Amino acid sequence: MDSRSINLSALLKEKGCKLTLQRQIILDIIGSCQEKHLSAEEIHDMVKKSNPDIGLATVYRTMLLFNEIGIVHKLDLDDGLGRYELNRQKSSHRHHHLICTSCNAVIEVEEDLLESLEQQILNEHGFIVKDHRVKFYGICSMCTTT
Amino acid sequence: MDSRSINLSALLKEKGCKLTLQRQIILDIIGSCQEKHLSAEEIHDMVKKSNPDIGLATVYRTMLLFNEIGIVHKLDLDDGLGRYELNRQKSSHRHHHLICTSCNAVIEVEEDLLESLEQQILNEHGFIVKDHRVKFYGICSMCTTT
DNA sequence: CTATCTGCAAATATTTTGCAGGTCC
DNA sequence: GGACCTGCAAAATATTTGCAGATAG
Repeated sequence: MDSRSINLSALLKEKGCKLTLQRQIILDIIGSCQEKHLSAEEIHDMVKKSNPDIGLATVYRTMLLFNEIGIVHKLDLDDGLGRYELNRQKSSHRHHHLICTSCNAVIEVEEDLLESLEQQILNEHGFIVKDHRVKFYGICSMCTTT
Repeated sequence: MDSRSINLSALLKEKGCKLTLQRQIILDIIGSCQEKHLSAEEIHDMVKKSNPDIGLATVYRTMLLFNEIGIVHKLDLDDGLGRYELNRQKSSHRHHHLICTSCNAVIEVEEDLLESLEQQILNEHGFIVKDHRVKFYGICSMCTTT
């Protein structure tokens, strides 16, 4: 799931947006830090290492755009920051987040079982589910075994 | 599910906290606005109507405390504000949120089906789930029929 | 009495915006 | 060439904190 496998150029063109160096660099950074749930500031820190004159505002604007065109997902991990993760292409590769309330680890698990719930919501409420976010809070295996 | 059915005094004493007029007033307001997912500022606005000299900072501090002792749940409804809802006592009365991406309505649905997923997470990851948050995004019935 | 709480104002923290200059196509 | 984009700084927003006085128990 290399970030380069995403056709950034085409997606941007569709939106009337331009392919800029900054956008490519930011996408590469996010692609190389998967499973990391970076905040805008963290992305900016990483980007600055190779390209010191990319501004934080550009990172924010880029993440807004990437979220819109579906390249990333914005997450809320309850620490007061917006966090982002690459949107894995295949719908079969969605996942939930397990948040350990003891050590604050965030663990990803393959998605499962939501289809029947979504069907039920459609039947009972006429609500057509397009997407979802699921967070589980609890104690991770590291914290229970020590 | 009256807010007065919550034994605020006892819960506070347990934590070494005092039962103040402000805390009672704020709890009453939240109790009378269930299903509303109020933000701190909205709570403050309502509280001010009857008690103009309660400060916003007190509302923030109170919500932090109420969240800690389990009287409320903090929610993230993707509008950049912290929002709060009364924590219904019975675990059988938990619910998920349906967020309509067309009209921004937030609909509550009775909880269902998560137990087997949580059991599976325990089996496969050794992660003991204590709580969860589930949001579904989609189109509500009002928006599909018009 | 005294630890806790409150209101106010100031401080922080995060994200957004205006603008002048630069870049993509 | 012109629309779009960027960096910077300033603004806007949301939340937290310090402190002096007030209050619950």
